[in-house]
Amino acid sequence: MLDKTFDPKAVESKHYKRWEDSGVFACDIESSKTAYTIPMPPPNVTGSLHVGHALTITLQDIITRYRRMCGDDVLWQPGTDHAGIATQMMVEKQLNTEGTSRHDLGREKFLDRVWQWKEQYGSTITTQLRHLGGTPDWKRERFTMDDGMSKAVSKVFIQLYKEGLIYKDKRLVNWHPILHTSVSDLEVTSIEKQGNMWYFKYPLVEDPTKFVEVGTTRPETMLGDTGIAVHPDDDRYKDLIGKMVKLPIVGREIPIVADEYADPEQGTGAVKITPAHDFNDFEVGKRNNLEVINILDANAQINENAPEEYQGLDRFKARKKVVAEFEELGLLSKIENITHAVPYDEKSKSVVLEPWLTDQWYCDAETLAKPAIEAVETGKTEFVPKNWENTYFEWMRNIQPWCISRQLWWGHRIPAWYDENGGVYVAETKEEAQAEAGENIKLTQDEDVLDTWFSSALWPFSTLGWPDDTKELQRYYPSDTLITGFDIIFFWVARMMMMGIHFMDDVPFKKVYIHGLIRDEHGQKMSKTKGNIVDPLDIIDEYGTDALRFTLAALATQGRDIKLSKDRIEGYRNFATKLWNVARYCEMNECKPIPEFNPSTTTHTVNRWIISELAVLSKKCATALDSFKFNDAANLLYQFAWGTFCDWYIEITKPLLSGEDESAKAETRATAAYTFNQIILMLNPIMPFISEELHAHLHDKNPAETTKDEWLMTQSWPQFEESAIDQNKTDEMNWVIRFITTVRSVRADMHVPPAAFIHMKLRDASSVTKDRINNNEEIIKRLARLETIEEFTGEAPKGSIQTIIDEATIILPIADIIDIGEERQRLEKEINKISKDIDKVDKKLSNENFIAKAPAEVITEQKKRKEDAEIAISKLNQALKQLDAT
RNA sequence: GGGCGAUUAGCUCAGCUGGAAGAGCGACUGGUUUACACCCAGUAGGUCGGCGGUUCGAACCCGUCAUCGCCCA
Repeated sequence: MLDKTFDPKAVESKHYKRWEDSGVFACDIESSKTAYTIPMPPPNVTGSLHVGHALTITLQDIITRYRRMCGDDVLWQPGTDHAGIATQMMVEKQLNTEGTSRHDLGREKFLDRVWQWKEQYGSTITTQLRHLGGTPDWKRERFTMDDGMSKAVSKVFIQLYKEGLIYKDKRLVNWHPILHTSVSDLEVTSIEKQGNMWYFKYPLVEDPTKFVEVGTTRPETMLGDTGIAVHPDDDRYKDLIGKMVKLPIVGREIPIVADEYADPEQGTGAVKITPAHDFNDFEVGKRNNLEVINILDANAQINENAPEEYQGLDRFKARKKVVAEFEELGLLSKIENITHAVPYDEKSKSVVLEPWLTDQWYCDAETLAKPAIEAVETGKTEFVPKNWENTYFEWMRNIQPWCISRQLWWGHRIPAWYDENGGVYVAETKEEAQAEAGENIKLTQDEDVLDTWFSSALWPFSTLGWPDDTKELQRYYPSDTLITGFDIIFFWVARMMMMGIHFMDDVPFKKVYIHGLIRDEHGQKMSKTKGNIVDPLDIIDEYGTDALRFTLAALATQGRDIKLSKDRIEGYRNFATKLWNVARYCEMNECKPIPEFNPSTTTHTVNRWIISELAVLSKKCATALDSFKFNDAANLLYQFAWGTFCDWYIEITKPLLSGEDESAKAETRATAAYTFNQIILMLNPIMPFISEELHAHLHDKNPAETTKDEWLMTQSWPQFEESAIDQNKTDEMNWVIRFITTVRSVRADMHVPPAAFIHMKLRDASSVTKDRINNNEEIIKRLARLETIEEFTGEAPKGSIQTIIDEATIILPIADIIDIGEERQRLEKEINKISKDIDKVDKKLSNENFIAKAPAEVITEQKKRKEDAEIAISKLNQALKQLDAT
């Protein structure tokens, strides 16, 4: 017997380990089934579960479980990403507390420590994914630093190098002055800050009494100025183009050049150009052959290229000194307060990054992007929803050279060796490099490692054994669907597309489903600083995993972010409880599945009806999941389980189950059990725990002892024969429901005591209506609380309330309690409503154009509507007149 | 500045290719039924952001304005 109340924790703890141990998550390379692959975008190994993971994992798991039920051989490929910077920082922090540092340890020992750390903490996130009920093929779990992955990385590097698509270059990068590494554009976040615009006067060389005035938000960079740009059409400066100014403090003479980058509307219209310290200036400098002078060292302190008194100063101290000196020289013309965007490091949001000139390895992303763009244009890869393709195109068409080297120790070391003359040898091993360089040449390996995304870009094929030509690759590549958030389009989707196409000659995934971001209930992004983070583990603790998963699915509408509120989760927790309770009901009423039950051959109307509705549901629900409409699937199931099954089917069949007709009883029990089983079956992808638990109970099994063949997870998605759908019976039951609702509504409106059983009279009923009443009399009487139902002609008895259903009039004689005034009001209101409707229809029907142009079925529909309304109104009028007569 | 999206019941949101405005929560009224008060029955609530246009017909298509949000620079 099921417990009186549903306890999610007790249920959840029972199942997961048994599922995993049984091997049902695994794909089967030998299978004759259709393969279906979902590569899990690997979470960061340093991470712990946040609500964003909860969403993406839930959706991926829903599709995974659903596809399995549809008979596919599913590979949901899990794993984690080594997350270069983040992981290195974690371990450095740890070392720091021990009073040591990575430099003290040296590279090799430090890496040992990182691996140790990974062994110890790296499974936090994957353990938590298990709490969510996710069912990826854990046996195939990969880590981006695994041997196989690493092999793939060096293969790719070497090949791209040989193809000229990887090269070394001296360019500006976003430099992290604390971590001493380059970081990606995507790891830079611009933050609006209050700041100043300082206006400096630079004297002309030919006439030091004349000045060119420039504005800057970063005075210290003037130490590296090598030019001034003005717009070629700017009349104020036309004459000065080609002339020189003398850079104050430094004394360098620098040219005034014409470049359209200078905006005449902005500031003075003249801009100082510091090619080594600003991305735009770098381009201007290149166009105009300006010198590139780097004045900062790796710590963002002033270096030897600046005047001596500045050397060693921090950039912010140097700024103050420069401003002071300009003021002293009388060359500071004014200071404005402004707000401007300052580049911070995304993670800490506290370190100002520095555009810095360094030698780095670059990947020719532009070349790789071309076929990746085309693949989406031609529909080989499709985004769902489609509008995300714009974002993808936008980024891919403006892609910059991809800086792939990082000055870190944790990551894939770049497979390049240098001889003492700076010659480069790119090879898989030192031996190969040595062979290439020749004996006796002293080689040293490049100190740097590769960007983490370089390895995750290979994920869809490196996880399948590439570069070896494996059976897995043949079977599971390209994958079918990537499911991820829009913030990942640039990080992973784009890079996986580029690498996949280049190395596999085919796209890495056919569909990319993009879901929204989770926000708090006020629509704010969750963040630690705001303190509005919702921890999914807390939610699970309070409401259960199934409630969380169902909530996320129900809220996952396409193209919108998700506002997560407790009210919503609570509602779906109640839904889980409802399922639990109806299962108890089934149990108490001996509704047990009958193996030979055939849903197409039930005989009783109510059973024919529920099976028909179930068949329709299974199709609709499949359609929803096929098109990633998770919210539709969730709502359909919710409505059916609660609204149709619990509220109506169960109530309607109660008299049958307590009645004397043994065959009807048996059929109803079997149908109830069958229907409930199908409900939890279809719910299983969304609510895996409770559905498995109830499934076991329904089959009289101990949930802790079932075998995998008995699990819902391994059953097939329901399919029905056409003959399972019985339109007549469906119409009949829907009419019965409408009839009961109508009576209940009028009773409540007129304050008929709920306990009272009424002698109902029915006038003008058609033969169809009479049949329907006769066939379902017990049900109607019970649910509408009627003592008798009598056919009737003539005037309604005094003190009756009347209402209509289609052609028939329902008369409830309740002389002793009726309030005539109230009844009149009710009837008038009803009449009023219907006549408004008639007006609307009349307007349409009297429009010649409508009659001429609208499709015939629309016209007949409107005519029918008018007829029905007119009948109704005449009956209500009659009732009203009668009321007045009494 | 460029792009994308949103604006529908008090709140959160559905609404497929145009053909009688929906759900959940909340509110209100009332609760007889041994599955369920995390429940049951019922009720109220909307000029579908504004203005134009296309159409026999617009929440939906087009234009425009307004407000809000996100991404990129």
